[in-house]
Amino acid sequence: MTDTSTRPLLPTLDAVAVLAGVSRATVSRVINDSPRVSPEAREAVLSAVAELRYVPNRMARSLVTRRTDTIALVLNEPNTQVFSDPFFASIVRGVSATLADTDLNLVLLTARDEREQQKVGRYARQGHVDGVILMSVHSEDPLPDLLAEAGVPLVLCGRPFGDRPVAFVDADNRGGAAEATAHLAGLGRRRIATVTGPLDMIAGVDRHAGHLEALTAAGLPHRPELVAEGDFTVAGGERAMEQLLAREPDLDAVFVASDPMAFGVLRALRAAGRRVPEDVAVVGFDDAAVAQVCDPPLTTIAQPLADMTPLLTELLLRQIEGVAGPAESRVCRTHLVRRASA
Amino acid sequence: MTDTSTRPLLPTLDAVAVLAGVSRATVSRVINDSPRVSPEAREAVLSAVAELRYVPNRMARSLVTRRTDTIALVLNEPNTQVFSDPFFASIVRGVSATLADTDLNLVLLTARDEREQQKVGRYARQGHVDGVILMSVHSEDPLPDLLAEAGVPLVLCGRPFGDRPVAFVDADNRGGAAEATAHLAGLGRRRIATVTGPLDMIAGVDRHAGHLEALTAAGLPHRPELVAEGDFTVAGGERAMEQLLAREPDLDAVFVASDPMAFGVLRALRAAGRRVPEDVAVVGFDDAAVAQVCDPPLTTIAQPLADMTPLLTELLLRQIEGVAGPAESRVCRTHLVRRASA
DNA sequence: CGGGGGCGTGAGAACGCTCTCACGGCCGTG
DNA sequence: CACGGCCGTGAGAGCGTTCTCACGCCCCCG
Repeated sequence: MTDTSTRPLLPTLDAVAVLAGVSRATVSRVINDSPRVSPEAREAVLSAVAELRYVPNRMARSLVTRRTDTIALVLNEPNTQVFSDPFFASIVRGVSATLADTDLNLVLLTARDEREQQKVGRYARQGHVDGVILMSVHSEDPLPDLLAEAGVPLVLCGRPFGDRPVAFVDADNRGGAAEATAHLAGLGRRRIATVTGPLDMIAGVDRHAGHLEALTAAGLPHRPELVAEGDFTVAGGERAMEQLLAREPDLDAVFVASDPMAFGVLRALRAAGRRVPEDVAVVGFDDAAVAQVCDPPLTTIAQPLADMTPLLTELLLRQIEGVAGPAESRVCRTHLVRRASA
Repeated sequence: MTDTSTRPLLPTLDAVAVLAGVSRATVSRVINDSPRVSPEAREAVLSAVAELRYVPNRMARSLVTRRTDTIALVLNEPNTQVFSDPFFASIVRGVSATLADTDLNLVLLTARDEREQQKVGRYARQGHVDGVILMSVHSEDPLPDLLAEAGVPLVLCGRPFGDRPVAFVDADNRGGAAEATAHLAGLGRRRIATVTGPLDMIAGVDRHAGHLEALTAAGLPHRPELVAEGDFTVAGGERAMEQLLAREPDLDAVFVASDPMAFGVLRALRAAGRRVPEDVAVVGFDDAAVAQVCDPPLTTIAQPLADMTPLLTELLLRQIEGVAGPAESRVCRTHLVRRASA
């Protein structure tokens, strides 16, 4: 049935022990840097390890230690387009860099639909990983509960819906969005539209809330016809902007809840013959690489990724060590980056 | 030392067996869908599994089966920018989709430098995965040898340098590039420049070779001042185009070895006051999403991703099953997509 | 009615590692 | 010189599975 004939038989701890003339226990101690080993024994073991090109079998080790020294970064997002979203890429890079200095491994998992979520849940529950960082949480996402219930240490990247007792790290989406819209109002704009993110994602909801908050603060009305929902993609942003222009040709500013969408918004504005920023001022969100290469360069809200990714891993590691309470969370401050579009 | 106090003790096969009133072996048979189980026993086991919320311990299973039912997709690329490259995203999506129908898990690993490559190598050799798909192979990449030597089934996404006996799947980069340049020559262009990919990556080398081949076929000279090396990024493409314009202001066409670079090329051309395609015709490579949203829409070479990703997984699975020889490879045909830029 | 051949089942040995425990040997102290 | 303590070591018991055997059972055939 199982065909393992093609795989060479790897040397075991036992083989090393025999070659080094010591017991398995001593070899194990050397492998795990235990101090209680004589220099001679250590030397003998190390040369035996080198000679046999021994590599410890992680499965066997995990079976007894109940640790895998692996953590998972789960991207939970049906729209695969989002996979190339620069924000996601930055998080991956940051977490990966933070972990590079440790002896922890990082694996990325994607879950696009219910079935894949179940698969990821199983993967985690079966003990493949010591903990999970979960990104892009939609409102009806079953994964947090699945993992929390299985006792798998978990940190969300992004505030969860409701008041779940779950650790998370998030940017101050609401505050950042409010700053963006306040900036537009400060420029004297009065008909400020918005392209929101998906409203089943908390980042979409919070940024929209911040926008409305700033409108109120500036004494401007909440006009539903100046709100269009996007999906964090270029195409979605373009579509949303076309809708807005059709509904209210006189709008003089737009707060766009992500930079890729803002790129689409700029395209739609150009196609409609509007000048940016003269006719319509635009502010984005994320400060992604695309913000610098679009035309005109995009004024946007920068997320403090440099703070967020280390926090993410730190909180998770503390949970894994059993040091932290389960619901320790952080919100990181954003800031406005002024370029030409507003 | 080891603090596992926070993790609840999970139910074992034994516990299920006791509750169901059968032996461990029978429970195991039910879990693994063995046909040799009576309906009553199966029923008893399944309800016990449900009651205890039993999940098999994958480590224990792997220890004996020597399989993990997990394959790794390794992105081996120092430039993390490339992580958001649409081509990479498409491969991930495709492989992930192909595997969704199986009970195999997919993990993504990134290796940015020598140290991380070693880490990935260790991860694979320690038995965490049954096989590896390796992307973005640079000329001096140690990972293929590391894995091959350890006997880990391996398929490269992209032809390897030299004549290594390693399985791979690749697009016909050379043929595609030749078609692109031939198309430009066919439009009557005579001073055809190129922005290449990194020349330590085989895709960069092959596309450049195809370009030169088509120049020869069209009776055009190989002029070194019409060649600039890019790095597959927007910024790199923009820089390269600026160099080309400085060296040869009269050029009338450019073959760009990737769409993101072509986006940068279009920016540089616009900044220099050149009209596309009237003054300078541009052809890209990849048919990424960006090709449709840039201005003007990009004529480009489409890679047959729909063919490549299933092949990639198929070849790997065959190796894992022990069916395939180690060096079974495929090259997939590309095709020209005509839009406005050429 | 007796013997052979499935079929469902259970006992028990792996798999490769860690970790507890007990045991000699050496030191320092009384 | 006798005794307690520490240090390096090894024997052996798990960790939670799978898998090989061997064993009854029932059915079918002669």
